[in-house]
Amino acid sequence: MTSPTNVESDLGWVLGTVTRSYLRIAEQAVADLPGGPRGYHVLSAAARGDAGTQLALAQRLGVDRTVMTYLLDDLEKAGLVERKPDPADRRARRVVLTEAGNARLCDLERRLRRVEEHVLAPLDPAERETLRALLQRLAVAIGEEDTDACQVAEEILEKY
Amino acid sequence: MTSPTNVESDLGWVLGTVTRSYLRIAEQAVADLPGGPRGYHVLSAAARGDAGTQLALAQRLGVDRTVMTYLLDDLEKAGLVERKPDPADRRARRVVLTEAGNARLCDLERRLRRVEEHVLAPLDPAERETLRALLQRLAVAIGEEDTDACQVAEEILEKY
DNA sequence: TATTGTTATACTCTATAACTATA
DNA sequence: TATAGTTATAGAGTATAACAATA
Repeated sequence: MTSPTNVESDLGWVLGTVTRSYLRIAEQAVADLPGGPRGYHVLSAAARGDAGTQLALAQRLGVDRTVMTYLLDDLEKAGLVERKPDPADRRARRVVLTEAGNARLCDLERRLRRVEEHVLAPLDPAERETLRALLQRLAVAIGEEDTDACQVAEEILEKY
Repeated sequence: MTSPTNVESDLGWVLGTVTRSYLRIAEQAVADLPGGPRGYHVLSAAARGDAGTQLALAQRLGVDRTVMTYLLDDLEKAGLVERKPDPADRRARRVVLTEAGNARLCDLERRLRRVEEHVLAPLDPAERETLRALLQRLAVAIGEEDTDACQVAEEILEKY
């Protein structure tokens, strides 16, 4: 027996477990929203004004532009966003929140905050802050990275 | 402007970002393995001997038993696992690692450890340990939870 | 000629249903 | 009758390709 690594010390496992736990409940918080979690991210980006064009938004969320078309169709039908012509480029559309969309977003944020609290409940307040801070630093550092996953992988991994 | 929450303080966002970053590279580490990340988990469970029957394994990984059939077909073709008849129940099959499967698993674990190191690189050693410990406690606590996501969600979320 | 957005089509992944063999 | 596993089929989600409008 080659004594493989204990799963519980596997970063992939703990990250996956915690993330899945969060997502499983969070998905219910956004279940009745068109597009689910993705719809939430669209509302969020639109509210911050940095949504820009549909294409920019699609790239931000890491989905194909055709998927963005369907997603926005649904959000628009629900009266949460509108497609406004881009004054600078008549090919492009800018995505903006409606008043209803803004109200919905605020409500979703409240609900997601409760999900966070539930997931972090096993930790005491100081630990929660520590965890948040560390994850935040990692996430920000990752965001600044030149994210060519293929190249990174090649550097890191030797061939079998 | 209703000043929506800053994304960077959103647990969903930081968890998602860090997890995706890990997965994007980790997926390449297991890219040539049948089933990818899932295949790795099968090898891992089989090595620890608690794989049990195909059905038990499928439930562990949260996939349908039919998916497990296809997955094991591929892993078996690659010579990494074998389906042995369960002596106690002739309907069931037990999943065991071949020698090649064990060697492959050890190699994968080495590579995944390097991915972890890369993801955690922005933190100093003490911080890494702290983060690991906190995530681990959360993951274990979650594992012990009665995981009826629907019920939890109802308790946590008010209606819109 | 290249790009934004839309539509139609094809593909991939997963689940459902029907079947065999055991219990 | 119920369960483990397999197979065939249908469904959801996604991407690819072709198109219209504009740059």
